[in-house]
Amino acid sequence: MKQNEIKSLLNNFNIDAFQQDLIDWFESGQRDLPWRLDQDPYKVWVSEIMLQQTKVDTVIPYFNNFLEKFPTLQDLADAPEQEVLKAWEGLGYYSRARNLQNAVQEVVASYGGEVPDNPKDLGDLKGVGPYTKGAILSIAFGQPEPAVDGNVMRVLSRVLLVDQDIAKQSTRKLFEACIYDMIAKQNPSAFNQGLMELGALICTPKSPSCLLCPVQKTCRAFHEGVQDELPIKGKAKKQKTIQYATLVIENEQGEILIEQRPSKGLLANMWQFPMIPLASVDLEHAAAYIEQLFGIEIELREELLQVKHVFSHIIWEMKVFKAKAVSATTQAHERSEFVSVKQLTDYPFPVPHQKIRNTL
DNA sequence: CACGCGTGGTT
DNA sequence: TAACCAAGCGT
Repeated sequence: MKQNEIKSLLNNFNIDAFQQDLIDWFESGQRDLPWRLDQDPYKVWVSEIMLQQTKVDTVIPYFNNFLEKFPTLQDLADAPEQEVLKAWEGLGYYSRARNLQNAVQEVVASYGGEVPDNPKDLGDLKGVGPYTKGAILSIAFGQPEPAVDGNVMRVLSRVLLVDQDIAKQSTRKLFEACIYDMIAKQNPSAFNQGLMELGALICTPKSPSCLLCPVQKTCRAFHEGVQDELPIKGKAKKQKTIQYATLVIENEQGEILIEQRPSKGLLANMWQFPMIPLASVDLEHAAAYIEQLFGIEIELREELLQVKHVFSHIIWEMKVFKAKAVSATTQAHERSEFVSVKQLTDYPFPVPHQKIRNTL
């Protein structure tokens, strides 16, 4: 059934011309990016993880800093998790960092520190999914494996005139099957990167630059004039808003109370100022709850600021208050600490709490 | 398969 | 401004 589908999609499609035009364009015009200086599998790996759902311009400084701090796979494997999260601070999707470190530790333990060059072992590593696996195999090891990301699905939806929903996993698999037939066996790296580069620079989601496109003559959507109608993608749900009371609690030494978030879920293992939802309680009850949770007595002071932060799936609205800890500072909570304002920058904070930290 | 998981830029 | 989008993955 699916074989038929692929066959008909590629029927009358000039694969040779497409390969040639794409690769020529990529090799003559590709951007100079720090992870393109060599094909070191470790560097390719780090870059691919950082680039997941993240723009090139955002990644560049993080990549450079990360490789300076952890120059080799072994360095990353040996590092304290807090240092890895600190290097990831502000980049988002923090489980990427924890999964990456878990995976390089596995590479050290099971593969002598050499990144596996086969689909099975590579794909079994934490955080290495179908896309990243194919990207590493093709870019670092020159293997003709598909690396289907959002760019590739957009480009192929147009070039091959596919109207299936790209949010569905079955559509990604369809494109992977197509790539096995389309990929340039003599240069899989340039082919895969060329598809992504094309999606990033020319075949953009809105107002694609078809007049500048190197594969214009083989693009079915362009010939039909429907490039603006593709790809098909389902709509995202609207975020729900959650309101929080957040406390900047200072003790008599001028230190501030911070806590580490749980090891699973949103912003896992990141640090923050204590906060609780204001859904069903008022501010006084919130303060009392925090006193009980941390085993301290506090006096509520003035409101410092309000912070609104939009995540991909929820919205936080935080009212931030100053508070003084008036009792002994023996905290009942093992994932919390009083630290000096200067030391706060040593801890990895998510952006909404960075906004608070920056005012102290 | 659907959803949770960050952040910043663009339209 | 609200919606959309970006070199996805784990569950």
